[in-house]
Amino acid sequence: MEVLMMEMSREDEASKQESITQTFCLEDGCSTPKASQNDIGRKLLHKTADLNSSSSSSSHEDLEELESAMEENERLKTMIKQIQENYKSLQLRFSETIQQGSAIEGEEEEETELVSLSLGRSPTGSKKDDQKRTITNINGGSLTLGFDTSSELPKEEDDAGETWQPPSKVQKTTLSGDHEEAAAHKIQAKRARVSVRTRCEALTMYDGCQWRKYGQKISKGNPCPRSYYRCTVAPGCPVRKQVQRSVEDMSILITTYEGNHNHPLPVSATAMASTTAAAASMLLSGSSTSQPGLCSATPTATFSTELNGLSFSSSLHDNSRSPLFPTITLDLTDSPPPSNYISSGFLANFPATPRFPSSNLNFSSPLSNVLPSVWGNGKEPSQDQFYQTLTMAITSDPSFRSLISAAISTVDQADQRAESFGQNLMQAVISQSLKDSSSYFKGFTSSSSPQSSSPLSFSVLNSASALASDTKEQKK
DNA sequence: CGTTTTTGACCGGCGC
DNA sequence: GCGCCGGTCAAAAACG
Repeated sequence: MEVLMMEMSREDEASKQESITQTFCLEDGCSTPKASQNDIGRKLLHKTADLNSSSSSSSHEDLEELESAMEENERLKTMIKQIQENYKSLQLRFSETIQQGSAIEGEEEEETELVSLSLGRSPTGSKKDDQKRTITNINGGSLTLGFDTSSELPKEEDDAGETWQPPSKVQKTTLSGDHEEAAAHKIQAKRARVSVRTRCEALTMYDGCQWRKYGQKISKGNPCPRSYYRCTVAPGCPVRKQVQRSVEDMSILITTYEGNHNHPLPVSATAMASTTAAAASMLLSGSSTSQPGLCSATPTATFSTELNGLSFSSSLHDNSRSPLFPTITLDLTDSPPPSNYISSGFLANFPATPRFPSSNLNFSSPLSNVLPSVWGNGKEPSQDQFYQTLTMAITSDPSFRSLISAAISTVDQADQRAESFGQNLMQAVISQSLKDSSSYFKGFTSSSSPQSSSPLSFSVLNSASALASDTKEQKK
């Protein structure tokens, strides 16, 4: 050991940097901790051989360098240890998520853990918890699907106001006493909205769910009509979505999800549902920790970085799209919103309200830089291609995962659930992608196939549906 | 013929 | 109280 340390002290700065770089690679998950440790060991042994072949005279300088090198080595070992622990805990959490679907240890704990990827909560009882487990089992132990498996069918609605109700009914519900705040939180939970901005030429973005259109409206400030859909996977599912093109960029489709699924979702719907559920969970956790009325004081937090040509930025601001319900926006377009994004166009019709915060997660990317060989035809990549890119970036580039996690935790360091969202978001995408990474690329290159059975059907079918939708649209 | 979409009417909240 | 607006309903039309 001493010899090794002595050799380390003789290493030039570049070599040190290299060692450190290798160690940091652990954090990114580039290799297993053990493997990297072996790498470092091999390197040191190699250097030792060099040392033995050269005549060296020990001096005080050497001793000082030796001491500093030992300190550095200790630091590195500590870091390795920490990274190993983090790696293990993350792995554990991931497997728990897969196997259990949900961890129910009370309302607050559930929200914090985010294991169930469930948006809503089951405030009152084990009965609903049981139901949640049942639904999870139906899913074969996979991720709990949808926003909230604890939601009940409308038949079972009671006056507790736990299930989704139209805004009018919600607001008519009389609340009193200490239950008021809790009930308000429940309502918020049910009514949280997740808005997804994507580039999509089709009428709607494919998300794996079955939807039935029940209305269309021209909203003020946007010439493009807003379409209203409700989930038809199961009768009585309260989930709605609104689809509208962005007024500032007609190629951008804004899909807003609202409510909680009360049924298992098809596999192809898990990616979007899990992602939106995770996003909404983060939003709800944020709103639940903030006193209504104080949200306006929440400072805008932003984070942005770039990796492998894929720029990532996230921000939290105190504007809300809806005057009544909290909304989180996932921006999956390939162009960042304009600098005056908040005060113009997209959000201008929804003046800032102190009641709920609105969050914006922006996955912006100059896609041509990411995979130029794939869409090097000069065409604008479609939104489904971007999903694939985002998925691939997250799954294939561990440092990007760390980046997202760090970015999201930066958004609200005071609230660890924000970090949970980051992990949740990653897990949702990763779990979907890891099922068959090979088919990912298969689907990527043959996305025009209308009947794909790839496990990564979220990405693959996305293209297929867009194509089908386009065809249908052209017919009319 | 069952399902889905379209579209005008209706309803409730909110601001003035 | 009135009008505006977002959201929903439901009958008719369209579709497969």
